[in-house]
Amino acid sequence: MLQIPFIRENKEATLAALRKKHVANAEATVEQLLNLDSQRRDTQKELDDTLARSNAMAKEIGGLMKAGKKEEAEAAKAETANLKVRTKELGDALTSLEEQVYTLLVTLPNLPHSSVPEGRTADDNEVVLEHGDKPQLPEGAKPHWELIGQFGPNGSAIIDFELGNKITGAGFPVYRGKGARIQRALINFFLQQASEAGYLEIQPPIVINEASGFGTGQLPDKEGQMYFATEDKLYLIPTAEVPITNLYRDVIVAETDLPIKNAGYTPCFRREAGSWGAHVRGLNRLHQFDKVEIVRVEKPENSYAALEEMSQYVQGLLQALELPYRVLRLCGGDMGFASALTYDMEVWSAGQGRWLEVSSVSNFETFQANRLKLRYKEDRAGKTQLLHTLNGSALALPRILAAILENNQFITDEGKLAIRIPNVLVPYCGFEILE
RNA sequence: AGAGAGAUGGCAGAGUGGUCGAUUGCGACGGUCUUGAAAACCGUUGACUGUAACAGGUCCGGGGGUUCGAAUCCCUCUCUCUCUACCA
Repeated sequence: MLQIPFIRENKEATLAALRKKHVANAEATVEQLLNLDSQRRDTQKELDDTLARSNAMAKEIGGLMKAGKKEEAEAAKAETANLKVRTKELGDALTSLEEQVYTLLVTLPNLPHSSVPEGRTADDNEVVLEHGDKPQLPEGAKPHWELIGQFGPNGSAIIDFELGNKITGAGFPVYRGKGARIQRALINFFLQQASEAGYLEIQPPIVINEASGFGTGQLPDKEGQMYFATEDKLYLIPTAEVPITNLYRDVIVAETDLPIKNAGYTPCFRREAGSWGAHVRGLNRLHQFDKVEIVRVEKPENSYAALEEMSQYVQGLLQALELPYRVLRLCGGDMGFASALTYDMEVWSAGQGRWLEVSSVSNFETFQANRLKLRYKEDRAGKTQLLHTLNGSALALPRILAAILENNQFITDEGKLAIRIPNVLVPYCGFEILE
């Protein structure tokens, strides 16, 4: 959530930034917002003055009662009637204005960083770098959904969509045998790397309440993308970002505790309403998937250095997994609602001949912190101020798995299709070849 | 799930209608003393809003109500604890 005082003092810059994000009616919204805010402040002032008079009267009456001057006290009481009426009116008006301001304010996305490229769609994203050579696949190479069906016991599937279909529904695959073990290996590898890089491992709840959904920006607005348990009014998390970042909701962090670096593995649940279609076969898009997430809380002056460090960290994981990847700097139109700057990491999926997004690393600056009331006090006497929050996938499993399966397929001496497991995973999963 | 108790500042813990934004203790910070430290003593120590700075306003789990006045009384919701039941 943007801060009204900032908009008030930087109106033109705000408008320019909103245009970069292709916000419709930015001018009208900001104009209306500032107008309402001005009314809000006037009303607040008048209400405060009225309350001040009421408080003074109450004290006076208290004094009179104590002194036994009953007549005078009763007279004073009569005078407070007007103040009460006025207080009610002003209070109602204030509530209404606050609601209107809030309703508009939550529609505004975060302002993009100056380095964010102009552009409207994914085609306008800037390719920052490309790393690694795309593998030359043998004759008859397959996409992962054709590979997963043959490496289980007795030719069964290591990732079984039919079975998931039976017990839950589309987009909830069952991982079996070596499929499950590769998953576990990836999770362990990612968590181990995160620990070694100084991230504190967290196991958060995977259902969250409404306040948490609001804190990181999923609510209001995106409730349609989350699974919701109506009986208890709890949401299944779409990413570990939500519970982990919300650990710091309503917190004033001691300066000595900064920066905060957390990492957590969780399953993630996404309804993906309306986003099924081409390119979503196999593991490309699921309703439930596993992900290790890294979350950081940083002082404002350090947050962009932290973002670069996170980008480097994620790239290190991809290099360790021997996957060709590229890094994109998302353009204004393709960025998420809450982000000021986002890098997407995409791996090359040799079986499909396309790039797959496996990580998104973002700096939210104060956008989430403002909602979360996540602050710190600069030295002892200083004023409390909002911190910056950042997060990134490190990494999302299904597409990583898809790329590993596709990129490492080869023909054995016996003429059979097999898949080589990346060396770094072998200690974790206990086998080198899927065949 | 049933019965009961409770939710107050970083923590502990007072406060049951009026100078209470809140006694006190601990912790933390500053000072005196000391070569230094400890101890002792003195002082400081919530957040939000607002102002040029004062002033003013709001906040005692959330919401609503009674009252001239609510941490205190009433309603409601949420959560926590204890006992009982159940359970991985």
